Formats: sequence, C-alpha cells, structure tokens
Amino acid sequence: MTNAESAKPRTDFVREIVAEDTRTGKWEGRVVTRFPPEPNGYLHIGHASSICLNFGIAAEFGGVCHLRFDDTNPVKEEDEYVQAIREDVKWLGFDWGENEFYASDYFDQLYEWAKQLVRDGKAYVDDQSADDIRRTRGTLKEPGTESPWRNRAPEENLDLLERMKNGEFPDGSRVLRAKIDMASPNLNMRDPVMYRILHANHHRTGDTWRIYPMYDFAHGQSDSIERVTHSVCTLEFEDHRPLYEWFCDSLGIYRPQQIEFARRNTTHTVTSKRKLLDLVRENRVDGWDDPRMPTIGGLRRRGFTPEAIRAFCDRIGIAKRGNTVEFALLEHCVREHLNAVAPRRMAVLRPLKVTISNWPKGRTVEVEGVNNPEDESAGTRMIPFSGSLWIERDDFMEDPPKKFFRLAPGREARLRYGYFIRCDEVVKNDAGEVVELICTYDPETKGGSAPDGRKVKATLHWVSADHAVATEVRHYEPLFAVENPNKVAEGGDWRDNLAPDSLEVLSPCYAEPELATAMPGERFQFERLGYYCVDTRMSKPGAPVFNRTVTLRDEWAKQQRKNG
RNA sequence: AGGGGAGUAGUUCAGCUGGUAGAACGCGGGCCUUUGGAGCCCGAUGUCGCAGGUUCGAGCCCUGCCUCCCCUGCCA
Repeated sequence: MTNAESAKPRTDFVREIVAEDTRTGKWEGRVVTRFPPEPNGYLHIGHASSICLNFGIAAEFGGVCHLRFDDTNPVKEEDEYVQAIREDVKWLGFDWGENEFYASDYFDQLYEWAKQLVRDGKAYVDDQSADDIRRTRGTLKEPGTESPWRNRAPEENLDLLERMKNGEFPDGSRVLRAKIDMASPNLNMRDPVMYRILHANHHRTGDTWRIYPMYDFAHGQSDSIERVTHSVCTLEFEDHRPLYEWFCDSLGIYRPQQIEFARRNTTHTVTSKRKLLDLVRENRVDGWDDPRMPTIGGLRRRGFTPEAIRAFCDRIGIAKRGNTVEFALLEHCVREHLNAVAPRRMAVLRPLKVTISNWPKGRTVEVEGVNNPEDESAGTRMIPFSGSLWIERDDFMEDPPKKFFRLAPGREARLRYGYFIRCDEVVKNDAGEVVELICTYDPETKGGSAPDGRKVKATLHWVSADHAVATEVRHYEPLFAVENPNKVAEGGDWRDNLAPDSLEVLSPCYAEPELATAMPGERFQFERLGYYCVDTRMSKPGAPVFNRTVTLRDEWAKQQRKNG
C-alpha cells in the first residue's frame, strides 16, 4: 500500500451525499452503487475514476457495487468487450462478487413495463420515420410538434407493439415513444423513444428480440430492479435525470438517486471510444493494449500497477468542473508505488565496451547487489563481474561539460557493487566514434568503497559482457506531443497531433543474467534508468522484452533539457 | 426569456455555521546519497471569473453580468 492509499481517504461531494443519506437513514442504511459500462469498447483511464468511485463508496460505506453491462444496443456490443471489461475491473482490484448483471437480463420486465405505460396512455407507437421524428422534435429554442400518431388508442398501440416485438416490421418503420411533452425545454422530455426495431442478434439474447430498449428506458429501471441507492454517472446525463425520474415514477417503482460528476480527462491522450478505435484500426498502435494506449489494458502492459492507478484516481478526486489532469501525476503515482516494491536490476541499454586492462585474464568474481533498498526483506543477489563489461554510452564523455561527473578520460568512477575504475584510454573506430574504453580497476575497492576514503562522485550501472543476456527494450513517449490532442487547427484533424516517434526500440541491450528468467508482467527498476515491465506479448521464454513504464527522476536529463 | 451545469495557484482539488486562502503534483533552490534514484529542507506563483451590494469583516450571503461545457441519435 502506498502513502497515498494509506492516507485518510479524501472526500468529495458524492461521498458527502452518501454519508448524509446514511446518517439520515434515507435508504434504510443500504448503499448500493454500480459501474455500468456499455460493452462496445475497452475501459480506459477515465473509466478508472468511475470504477474507483463506485466500488470505493460501496467499500467505505459497507455496501455493494454491481457490475452491470448496459447492453441495449446489439449492433455495437460484443462479448469480447464484456470479457475484457471484467478482466480490467478485476485487475484494478475490485470484486463485484455475484453481482454481475446485464440490462438484457431485464428485457422481459422492461417489455412488461412498456405495455403498462401504453395501457396508462403514457406511451404510443409512432409510425413516423426517423427523419420526421427529428424534424418534429423542434430545436433548442422552439418547441416540437406532436406526432399524428400520438393519440392512438391503447389497444392499437398494444397490438402494434406486440407485432414490433414479433418482428413483423422492418427496422426503422416504427418506434415506441413516451408521451410526455413536445414543448419541454428539455429535449429529452419531448416524447423520447423507448424502443426501436432492430433485427440484430444480441450477444446474450441472440434473436429472441427484434425490438431493443433505449438507454433511457433501460438504465433507470435496471438501477431500480437492482435496488441501487446512488446511481452515479457523468455530467452529460444531467439532462436525462428528469426522464430517469419520470419513468420510475410513472411506473410506480423504486427510484434510486442519480448523481452526476465530471468525467476525468488526462493530458497527451484521447479517450473517446471512436478515436481509440481509429488508432487501432488504422494501425497507429499495436492493438487495444499497446503500451501507449490509455486503456486499462495498455497501462497494464506498459507496467502501471493497479495500486498506482487507484492512487491516481484518489488524488485527482471527484468534482463537477471541467478538468484535464496532467499525465505527470499518473507517472508520479506509479513511481511512488514501484519505488517501494520493484526489485532493482542492472541493464545497459546503449552499450559501450569497457575492458579492464589489469584484470586477471578469464577471471570472474561475484558481487552482491541489494534487491531493493526500500525493502530489506527483498534480500540480495549475486552478480558476475569480469574484465569485460558493458556500460551505458551516456555514462562516458570524452570532453565532459562542467556538471557531468561520470566517466571521462583519466577520471575515476564507481561500478555499482563492483570496483572503482579509471579510464585510461579511448578506442575509436575509423569514423572517429568511441567504441571501447580501456580502464584499470582498483582491487582495494571491491564492493564499491575505497579503504583510503577517497570519494568518487559517480556510480555507474554495468553488466559483465560474458554473462549478459541480450534483450530488447522498448521506450515510449506520449502518443500525442501536445497536451490536448483534440485541439486542432482550422481544417485539421486530431491525428495531426500524433507524435511521430512515440516508440523507440533498443536492441541489443544487455541485462544481468538474473533477468533471463523474468516472467511476463514482472516489473523491475533498472538502476538509474527507470521502471520496466516484461512485455506479455513479445517476450519468449528466456528472452524477455522490456517495456519502459516510466523513467526515474533524472536531474541530469532535466539539466540537459533546460540547456538544450 | 431555450434548458441544464461549472468557474479558487501551471494542473487537480480542499476551504463545513462569513474572520483578509491551503494540499498534492509540477516548477525553482539547497542538503544528503554506493541509483544524479529514494529521502529531507526551503521557496515562488492566486486581483478566489467580473462588477456592485449587505456586513466591523465575503472565496463563502444578495443582485447583475461575463466566460466555458453539455443537450436537437431510432448511441450510451
């Protein structure tokens, strides 16, 4: 558990309402929430807030949170999405127990309720075309006009509805509408459509139904059936609340309280299902779980932890105002968690050969490395050291500037857990590039400290060339270089904001032998570099591929950025 | 006279019954360090959307205004 999670949970206006209701006994002390995704896409970082909110409230107030799929539109929904959503919610650390429901579970009941409204003269079958309905709805400023079919007799409506259900009519030929108020300033109340004809197979009910309920005629009643107390949704449904209440009240059924909050946005990314789908379909990323994607699957594959994502959601809180959270906060949260739990390893990403001239030929020794300085129980491991090593190319400069205090000609540096080495000679190829460093080591400095007390400023990571595991390492930058990819110039497209080089593949990289057996999904800190996660798709037994989750904070790199 | 929301540091949020603004991240500086990691210390930034009003006193109350977001799917 990270600091953020162990700290007193912050409160928000939703929790305050629940707390107040609990205090006054409004719902007899019950607290029932639900997370209601439509199975037509993958969950992303924005959904995480809603998941944490709903499951969090249930946990904090001794209630339950249901997982309910809002599957009322068979043309867009698929079982593949259901499975992915279940996995993602579970992975985030939440458990809905037996409470997995589907709006489609309620199709029979919904149909009975529709007939009830027809009998009560509160719903009618409209023969108008979609176009007509749109035209007669009016505009934001002008009232709509009533359908010529609005006052059909209940018996006729009942008959027509039954025949709609039986598949006697083609798609789009008729709809069932609620009879409310065509002059309402709230467009949602202008005789909203309750059922449409869809000769489409549903992922759960197959071809049983030829008519399907609209969101507005399914969501509130589903909440009602499940005895939900607090139905939390996003701001765009605020205008639907009167309708939510109208259906429950007209039906005379239990009515939960709908509460709306502002969806969370994050910089440098898009979360609209359509855009995410475009990225995948246009092969701009390697699938829904590409490590650059803001999907839960993408974040997981990238190496983010559920703890970090939960801490992130907790810190950004819940409110009603528009917002865009800096991606840097998510990065902070994952560093905070991984710093506490990730085993340290050494890996050299851009290798530079080091030969130790005074090292006995063929000799190998083992040095002991601490697995996690933040967690003594993580223990230590042995790392082979020899006269032929790889170090990071960036850790040497032939002509170092002022604040560079790593290796340079004539200068001494420490190899972590190993020895002090001094660079005596720089070997170059014909092109004048540095290809090798000839160094000498000080035998007295084994383990990394000098008996004479002399200091070196820099500690370098390294790998013994004869023992190294060659690996591939993948570095990621945000898919979009700009904070708000949705902001485009006149006539532009959001795709214009796509960063050209968001993926960098490094190979060969050399890792300490320990890493050969790293399992897919395992996370490590590569010392001085960042946190890395074994890729679940590209790794092969004995040949892990690493994804960089996030870099370590790097003062030197920051300096460079400022100067450059 | 459409309806519904929202406006507090760069960002995300606190600020409960009015007493001259806080946290976190980010940013700047320093200390420390066998990860230039981690940790620790210090610091800067707000005309609390604007304008009036009530009050000894207003981010909080009142009035008017401004700006931004959502709503005219047989999507959710």
